[in-house]
Amino acid sequence: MIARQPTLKAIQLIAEQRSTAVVNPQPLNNAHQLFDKSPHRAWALQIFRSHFQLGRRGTINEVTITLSLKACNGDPFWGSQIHGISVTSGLWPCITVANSLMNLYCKAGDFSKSLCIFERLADPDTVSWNTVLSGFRRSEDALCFACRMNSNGVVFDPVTYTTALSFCSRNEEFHFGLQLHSSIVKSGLDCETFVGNALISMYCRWERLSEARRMFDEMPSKDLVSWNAIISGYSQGGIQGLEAISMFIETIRRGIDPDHVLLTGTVSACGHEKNLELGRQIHGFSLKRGYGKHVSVGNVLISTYSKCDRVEEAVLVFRNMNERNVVSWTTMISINEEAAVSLFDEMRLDNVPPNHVTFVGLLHAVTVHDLVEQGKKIHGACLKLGFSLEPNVCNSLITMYAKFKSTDESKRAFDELDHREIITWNALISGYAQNGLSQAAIQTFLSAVTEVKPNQYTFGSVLSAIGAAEDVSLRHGKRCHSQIIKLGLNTDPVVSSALLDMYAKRGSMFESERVFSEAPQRTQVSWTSMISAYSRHGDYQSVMTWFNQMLAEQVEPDSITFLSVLTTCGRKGMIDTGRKLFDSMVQDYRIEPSPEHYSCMVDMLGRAGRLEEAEEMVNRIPGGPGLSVLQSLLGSCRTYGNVELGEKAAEGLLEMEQKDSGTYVLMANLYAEKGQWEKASRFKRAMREEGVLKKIGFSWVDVDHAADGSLALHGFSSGDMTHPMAEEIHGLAEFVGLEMKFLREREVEWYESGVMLESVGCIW
DNA sequence: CCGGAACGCC
Repeated sequence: MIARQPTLKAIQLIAEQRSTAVVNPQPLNNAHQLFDKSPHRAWALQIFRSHFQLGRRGTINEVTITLSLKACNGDPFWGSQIHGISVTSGLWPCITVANSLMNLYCKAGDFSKSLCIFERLADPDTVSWNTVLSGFRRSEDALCFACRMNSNGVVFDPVTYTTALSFCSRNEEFHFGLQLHSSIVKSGLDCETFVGNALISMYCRWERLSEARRMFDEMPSKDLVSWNAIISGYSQGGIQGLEAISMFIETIRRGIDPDHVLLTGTVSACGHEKNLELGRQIHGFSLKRGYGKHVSVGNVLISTYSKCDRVEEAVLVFRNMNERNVVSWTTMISINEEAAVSLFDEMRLDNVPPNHVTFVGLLHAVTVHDLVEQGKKIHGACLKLGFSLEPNVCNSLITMYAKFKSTDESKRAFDELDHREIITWNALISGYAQNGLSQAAIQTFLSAVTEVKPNQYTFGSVLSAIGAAEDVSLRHGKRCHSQIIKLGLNTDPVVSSALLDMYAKRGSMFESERVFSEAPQRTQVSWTSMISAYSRHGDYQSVMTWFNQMLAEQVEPDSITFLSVLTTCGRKGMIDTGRKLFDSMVQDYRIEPSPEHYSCMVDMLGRAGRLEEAEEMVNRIPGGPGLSVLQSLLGSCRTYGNVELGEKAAEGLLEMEQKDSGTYVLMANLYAEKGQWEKASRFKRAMREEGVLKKIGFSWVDVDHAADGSLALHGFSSGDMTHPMAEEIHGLAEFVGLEMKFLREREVEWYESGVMLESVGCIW
């Protein structure tokens, strides 16, 4: 029996042997070997079963058992049956049988049984140790076991090394990994292709690609796996996609026959590079080589087409696949937010069980589309299927509930986890920050840093919370700043722009400018942060100076940059400049004006009394004007006494869902000023009848009582003198106002008034 | 025993 793949003839031969009363187990073992690694493995098991049903117990030996266990391929049902047979036939203490049993239970996910068998072995060989080593789930446990092997005097073989290395690469066990590398070199095993491949893969996972490349270049004998390892290493980060592609071209040049893994890695690199043309070519190449219908090649083609904004083509690939696995469905769910929920239903009809990644994609989709009810249902399904404690799923749940403004639910999901990585903390901190719960965000941040090392995302969120909160001491911001420098995160463009934004929002323009000038790169975002800060402060001069400098440095402004500049123009009455910039934004920069831009323009034109132009601008708004636009227009009509246009605006406002008392008040005043008393009183009456209450504006201040560390919330509204310290507060406010005026008069820079405000906070 | 595909935090 030399045939590598079972042919019909071979199978007939086996059948003949099955019918003869054989004493020697050799033919049976040969049959097993024939099916080993073939897609028809289950046949081997069938043969074994029927053999057994014929009651030929005596005709098996340890090889038969070992081969049959292999044929089980991790099936726990048949595995345990054969386990029983190995015990009754007295073959189980044989080391190869025991090793195969351990291997089977590892594959079946029943590691404790493997361990149990191992501990009962009198004399385990290296294979036994290696088998157990490979079965651990947590890297820490595996590496601990490797230490035990070492102290028991087990000599590491190539399998031990490759297994241990794979644990190091999964969990960034740098110390252990490097130690293994050096002892591999000492024992001369670095020439083994398998070991070299594992080393390459480890360095790739650690994103130490130059080290991986050095290993690859120095390898005495490379195989296809070596090429695959280095190519997928380059494609994974998404940064070195071009290198991956050029390595792929090299394999073709050398006449290496690519397999599905090589194609998967290369197509994925095309996706990261958004290189649609090359992706298409390799798609064609895969079809020619017969990998067109391979599931993992198909999966990566779906994601590549989607990354290149060709969702239709992605769908086409998906619909043409012969076999769709959980990754295929999950990819479709992740790239197709609108259809995510229906795809999920379809997936279940296709009998593909979802995994935790599926839920991450689904939760993300419902989060983006604000599907609160669907989100809760999916959360329920997560709980039922036991994915809710999966860290990534939990992160998505936290983010989802934060988006739904249920930060309590976010916190509950967070509390469920007992081991939290920085990402989980980040999700909660950012959830609080986005819901305006700055205090909670900062408190969570302070707890986080006692347990894990913060990263750039952590600071991005906490700095935005500090920037947005008026009731949080800037001390927190400065402490973050020093931590950022200590951790070396100040070179991160996102962190540095969050920092300057935080200082800018809190009025410390001096600090902002310093962060800006020290930033590693000046991005669109950092320029825009500076400009919008100056805009908030009404510093027209600085807005225009910075804006012009931004343009001079060839940094393209975005819609937010324009919004800040236009707002400033409006406030300062620079109507012509504003109009010119608005037109330039649309024509030169191809930025579609948002409702905010229109609102800003209507406001600008209205304030200047150019009401016809304002009206014309209102009519340009796609989908009609929103609340704020009409309110602003109505306000201008009231100022300039334009009843006709005012009525139009009021009409639009009264048709809206949310009734605002401002509309009634403005219209009543407008009519009153024109002497149209009847109409005026009609509006006032309507306001009372429709129960629209005039909302009172409150300012809230959290006062930090330094002595006992407690916080108390104080509220203020216009004309209200009920606060026990009202006199003192008004006195101080007046004092602060005078001091500000004084400082302004002396042309002191804005940043110093920021410092001054902080010192007032201390006196308080 | 080594290589591949989908996802989470600014």
